[in-house]
Amino acid sequence: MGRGRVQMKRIENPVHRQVTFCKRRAGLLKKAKELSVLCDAEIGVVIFSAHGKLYELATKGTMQELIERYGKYTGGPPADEPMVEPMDAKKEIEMLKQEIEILQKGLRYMFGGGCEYMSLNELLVLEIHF
Amino acid sequence: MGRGRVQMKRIENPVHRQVTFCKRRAGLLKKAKELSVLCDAEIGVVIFSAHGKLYELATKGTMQELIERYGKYTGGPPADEPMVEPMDAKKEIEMLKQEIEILQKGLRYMFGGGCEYMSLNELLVLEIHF
DNA sequence: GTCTATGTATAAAA
DNA sequence: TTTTATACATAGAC
Repeated sequence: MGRGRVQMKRIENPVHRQVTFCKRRAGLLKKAKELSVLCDAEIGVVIFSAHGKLYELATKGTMQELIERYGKYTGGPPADEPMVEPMDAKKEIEMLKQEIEILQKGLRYMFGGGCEYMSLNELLVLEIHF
Repeated sequence: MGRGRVQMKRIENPVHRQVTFCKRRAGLLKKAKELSVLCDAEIGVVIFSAHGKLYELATKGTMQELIERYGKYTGGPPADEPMVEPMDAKKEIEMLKQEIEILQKGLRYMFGGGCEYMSLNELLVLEIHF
């Protein structure tokens, strides 16, 4: 890239190093975004500069979520709490939403006043829910 | 890169997508290594393929260490997350339950056929929910 | 995988 | 910064 080959070792000149860091950091993050979009992958990049400053990128959600997914993948649950509780909460939310759908369907049916929107079976199911 | 421009959107052809994923993934990891060496930075890259397979790179130590450093940097106690998220979930559950109550009340009213169980105001509120 | 033509990234310079 | 010359990455074809 550019005029002259690059030795794969730490750039000693601090100015050159800083300039290269900025340029390549931008390039790396761009490439990561592209890969994520083109291939539908979830990617996280974390960069700590030599001076300790953080640069990060997370495609598809937050870095925290990605870290959790990473933890899940690499080995069993590193912490039971964060694994079990959100699962239960999500499940409960899902069930509640389903119930709401059923109730809404029932109401639409009642207001509409016709059976065309609801089968007898669905009506029976509805009875259970109110 | 290569013969022809690339649209920055998901590659639909699964074969092309897989090939591109392999090539660009290798490229991304190489770039990350180079940046780390040239500029003395600590870098972590996590890639979940569309199929859920994990690819990772951590320069200067393990990914776990990097994640810990990240957690330290982003905001002291990582214990914040497990506190906030369950709160949101509980809030959502509460709201969903409230909605269910409203819908159930509406259904009881409709089936009962009388206004005695529901004020006009409550009826108006109900309308919003279905 | 390997091979190329071509598009990109970027080192150096301005 | 912006420009430029080159090295590099990679899409498409085997």
